[in-house]
Amino acid sequence: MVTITDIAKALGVTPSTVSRALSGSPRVKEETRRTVEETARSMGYERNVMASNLRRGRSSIVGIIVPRIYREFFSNVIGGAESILNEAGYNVLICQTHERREAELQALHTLRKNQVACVLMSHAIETEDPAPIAEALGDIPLVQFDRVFRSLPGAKVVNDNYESAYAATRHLIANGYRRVGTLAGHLCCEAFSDRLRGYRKALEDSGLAYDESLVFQDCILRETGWDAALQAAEAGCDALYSAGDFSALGAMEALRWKGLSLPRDFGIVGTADETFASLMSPSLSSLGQHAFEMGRVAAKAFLFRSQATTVISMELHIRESSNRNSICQK
Amino acid sequence: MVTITDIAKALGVTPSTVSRALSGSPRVKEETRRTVEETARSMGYERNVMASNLRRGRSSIVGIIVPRIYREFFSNVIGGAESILNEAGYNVLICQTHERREAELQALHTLRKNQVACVLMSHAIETEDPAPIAEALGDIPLVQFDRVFRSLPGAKVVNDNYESAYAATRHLIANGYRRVGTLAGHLCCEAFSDRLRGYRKALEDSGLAYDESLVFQDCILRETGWDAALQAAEAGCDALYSAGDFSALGAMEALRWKGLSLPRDFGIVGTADETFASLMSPSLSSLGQHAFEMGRVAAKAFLFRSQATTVISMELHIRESSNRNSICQK
DNA sequence: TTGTAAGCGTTATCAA
DNA sequence: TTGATAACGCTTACAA
Repeated sequence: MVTITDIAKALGVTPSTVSRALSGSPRVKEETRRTVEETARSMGYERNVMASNLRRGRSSIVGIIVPRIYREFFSNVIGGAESILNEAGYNVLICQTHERREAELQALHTLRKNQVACVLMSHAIETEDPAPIAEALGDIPLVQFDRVFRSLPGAKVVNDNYESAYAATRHLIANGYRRVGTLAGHLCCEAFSDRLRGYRKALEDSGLAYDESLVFQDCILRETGWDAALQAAEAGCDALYSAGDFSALGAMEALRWKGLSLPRDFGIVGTADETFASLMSPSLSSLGQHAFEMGRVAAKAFLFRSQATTVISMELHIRESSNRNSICQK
Repeated sequence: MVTITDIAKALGVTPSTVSRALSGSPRVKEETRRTVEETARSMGYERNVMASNLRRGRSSIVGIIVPRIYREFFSNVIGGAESILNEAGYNVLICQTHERREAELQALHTLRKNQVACVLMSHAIETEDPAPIAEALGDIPLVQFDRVFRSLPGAKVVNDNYESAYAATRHLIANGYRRVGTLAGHLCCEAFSDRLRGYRKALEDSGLAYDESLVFQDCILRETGWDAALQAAEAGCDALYSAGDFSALGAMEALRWKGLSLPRDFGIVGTADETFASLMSPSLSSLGQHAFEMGRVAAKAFLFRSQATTVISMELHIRESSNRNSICQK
């Protein structure tokens, strides 16, 4: 392995000069810089990042913590962040928490030990108290996305959960559904509680009663979606806004099993627009998140040391599961 | 930050002793080790991995290179590998190549610079020549999975592509389909060429002719699946074994668009068993890969310094898209 | 603009 | 079984 000392010897200068030249310090003659860079290239020099990190106390790795990488939303966020960060000379270290607080702290710990330049994170559902996160981070900058804690400092990138849930619910009502329930996620997450608020506001603005017995909390899985849908149907629901696609999927399966037909007897809108949403039959209406863009924004927030909160709009994809108007026309 | 020097001072020994005690060297008195470990804990010591890596010339990070993390197969492999590696004290650095050779070399480079302990990798489709991979790796151990180059040294974990493609094709034939084509992947990948061989053998063993015009190469995307299916139908095909689920999906859509009904007029079996396969209507028969297990095996191959090739069986999930026999009974 | 020198925290080698 | 010492390769005050 060729080191800066080798280059220095070859050029009759000192390692400090080479170091400065290679790391873009202004305190080097332009000519020297050129010579050094050329020699470095011709000798096949590569900076030893371990040594560099040790000395600087910081690496050029950015850690990304997500609940699960196989959720399309999260893998797309990662892709977006990567596209910006690689460009800027950073590498990305991905950790998944599987929604577990323990694993989340472990991941933060690992990243801290690797002295990452920044952590981009969407916290686990299990995590209710943000304090240990702040503590584990020390002075490492944090950018939160999707699931954020307001009380933690640093940039945040979120969806317009309130507005989009409002729009989705209004869409159901506009299609003639009159008793609209909701499969709400874990309300300790602001992303989910905001969706519930939007849902509620839509009911109120439409002159419909908000009925707590039609709100199914902690419901984001296929299994819990199935159960909730059956209860909802019992309770006289004729539509559901679901804060996730997997619970919407479970709900659709349960309703079909019960012999109900969508969108005729029942309407559903999900959230996340997973690939399967458009492929199912009937296809599932869903709120699409601009995941890739969210990743890009989060990465840029770090690069520009922003502390701002950015809101990204979701997009309502109207498909068969909720579109009774177009069915009637057929 | 507390260092081994601090601990050494506190105990009246030298840093060397502390280092040995903490890294499990046998050349330390049992009693000393205990004292050191206790003091380290009570002082809140954490090993500086940068310094340690610099000195040892090796980190405790394992790099994983995959074409795309959002493919369920790959994210599950990553999950499996993680589960083993975290247990063993390694962290995982994930890179995606987006099937591009350039990005793949870049990733190898990054991992090499971070002096990873090992690289687990499934190569990009674009990559035909394994030589640059070997060169970029230097002396870092390599474990290949799914898409492997035989000519590279090191452990390999693969699916039983030949046998499973054979079984899938036989299944179609057993359901009465008589002109079975195939959506083959990129044949420079052994995983895909093995599937083609299995498909071919199944035809021959069934007394059916192997017809090159029914073999659609480089077909793994939804778009190319659509085109190929239309050509196949023109050519008189009544069934397709597809080496991927996305191309199978495209094919199903094209056939439906053409007015053909599955499984009555046409049979399809895909490969990968993506979530959407079971959700579509008609549901898509597919070869499921034991992705999580594959990741576990790959990780263990590294931990145990194995050089072996492990074959993991795929599993044929028979669903509506190919199951004409059960339909007839209805 | 360049050189000098002192580490960053750890580990390996050798000697005691 | 432990200690002394050097080194891993790089960065950065400070001095020249």
